[in-house]
Amino acid sequence: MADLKLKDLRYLVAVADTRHFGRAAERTFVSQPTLSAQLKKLEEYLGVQLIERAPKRVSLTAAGEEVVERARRILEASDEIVELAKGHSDPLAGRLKLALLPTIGPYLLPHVAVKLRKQLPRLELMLYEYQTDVMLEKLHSGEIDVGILALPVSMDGLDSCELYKEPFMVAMPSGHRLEKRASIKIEDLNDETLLLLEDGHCLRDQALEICSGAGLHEKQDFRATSLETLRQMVASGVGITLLPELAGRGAYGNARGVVIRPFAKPVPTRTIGAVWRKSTARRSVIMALAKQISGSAL
Amino acid sequence: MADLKLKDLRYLVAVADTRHFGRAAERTFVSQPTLSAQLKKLEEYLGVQLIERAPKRVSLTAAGEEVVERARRILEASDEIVELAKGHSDPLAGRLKLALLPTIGPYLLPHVAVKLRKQLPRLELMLYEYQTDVMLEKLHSGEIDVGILALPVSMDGLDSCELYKEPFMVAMPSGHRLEKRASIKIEDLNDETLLLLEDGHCLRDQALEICSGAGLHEKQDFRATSLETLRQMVASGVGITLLPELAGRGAYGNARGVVIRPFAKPVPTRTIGAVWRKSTARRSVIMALAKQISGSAL
DNA sequence: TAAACTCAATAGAGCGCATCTATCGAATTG
DNA sequence: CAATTCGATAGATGCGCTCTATTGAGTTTA
Repeated sequence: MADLKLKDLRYLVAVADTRHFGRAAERTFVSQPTLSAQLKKLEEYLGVQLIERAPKRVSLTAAGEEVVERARRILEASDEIVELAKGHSDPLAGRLKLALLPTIGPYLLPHVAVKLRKQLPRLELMLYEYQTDVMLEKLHSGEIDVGILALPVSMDGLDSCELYKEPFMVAMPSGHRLEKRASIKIEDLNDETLLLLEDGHCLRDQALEICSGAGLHEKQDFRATSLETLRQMVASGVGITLLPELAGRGAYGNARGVVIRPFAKPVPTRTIGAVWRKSTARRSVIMALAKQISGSAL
Repeated sequence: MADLKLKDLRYLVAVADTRHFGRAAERTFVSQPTLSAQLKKLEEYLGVQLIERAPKRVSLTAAGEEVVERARRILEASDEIVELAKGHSDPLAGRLKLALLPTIGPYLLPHVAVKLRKQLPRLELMLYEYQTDVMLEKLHSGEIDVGILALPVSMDGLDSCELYKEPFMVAMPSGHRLEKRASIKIEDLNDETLLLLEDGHCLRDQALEICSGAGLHEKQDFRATSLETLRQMVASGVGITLLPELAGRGAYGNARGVVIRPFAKPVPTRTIGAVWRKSTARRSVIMALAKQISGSAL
């Protein structure tokens, strides 16, 4: 035996409203025989007569009234679904959960916020900060939709694209011996004290990689928890550090007590990219977002 | 393009619950390809991706979550409809609106109540009292389901059946000249003063009809509003009246000051019957009710 | 590294059933 | 009595849901 059909409920409600099979059929865009037959089947399926068919007088039985009441609720909710889907059908709209590295977020966002709001006005970004491994985990689990971090990353089921290449710069206390240099070679850093972030930050690994071979020594018993504390430590003369270019700009870079200098060629850089699940349903908005960021970052 | 189908919503909810196409298909008693194809069509119809299909990992998009939420409500209500219909599907159960003539109701019901409760235990009777013309109107409009009154009646769209024939009896003050008679002929009532109900009561017309030809005169400026006031008037010696047999029995008939006597043959009677809309959905319970009444009344 | 396994998507066939047009039949109206 | 209204019935048609069989991508095991 067939089961309940939304269409049949529509027919029933139409009859309840019009008290007339012909007009109900018209309202539901089917022929009158179709509507009659379907309603008969509905009654048969439910095992109850819903409509009293008298000549020149159509009315509902008690059972019919109660069924119609539910049917209205159902049809309302089903229309809601369609409406709701319409709202979601703009691929460039809706809420997107975006995570950034702590060494990127505060410095990248001010650069792209205005352009993003203009180019993707219906996009509502939910922002998070995670270190690489946590971010990849949350990406995979669906907790976030996009991650922005340093490439390369390798994780099954994830796709990525490059956004921009970010040069590293040297941050030193003002008055430092290298302050006069326009650009700095790795070798110039020989014997300097290097300040770094705590474990887990990829920036720490990147800096160590760059400095490997040069004769730097990392400051013992110190691991900064953020670029900001790192900058303050540099300003206080404890040592030097490497900063990604975006973090060395603007208010951060012009802070008193710290001097920022570029590297001489070959400039060490890191590659920043966007990562998302291969299976994501938001590929189009993610690509649009990536395009805006790569066009605005540097 | 097709429209929303309940079955598809079932598929979607099953996937939301199991996060697995195969098990969802099992739960909804279709093959996995069927479920896959239908869900794809649902997404196509709504214009939104609802499910994220990753290898070894099925999850819902934000749109999917919202749709599922509504879908659950819809399916719940649709199950409610089926349940509700099941409750209504016992043709001998439910609420039946029954109207009786004022000259029948108080006297008939005590006779049949016990038997009715026993034979039709799931029947809930809503009782009303109306005079014939009002009753027919309310029957026609659907305000009541069955009427019990004196036949014949003629109204379009109504059906009727005979329940029982009710003899009339003579009610006279105790000490009346006819009190000694075991039975009474119409002609015996010559010169008596006849007390009757007010206009609108069919009993009034029936009594007048019976007495036409005999030399009775109706008490001027008096029209009783109920059989009860009529009986009290008889007891106070103002005149005599005709009572239907049921009203002459029991507590009513044995009341002090009133003597009830049967007619001699040919005994005048009225025919009591049940009336209902031809189009009623409750024919079976009405017939059952009629059967019980006609078996218990006299 | 190949083989077995998992799981959703695709292909193609079958047919149930919703839908149509045409017509009937009952009831009402002029 | 003819005309009209209105729901039910009859029979034909075709869409689309459903199935089985298979593919193919990805994962796990030997």
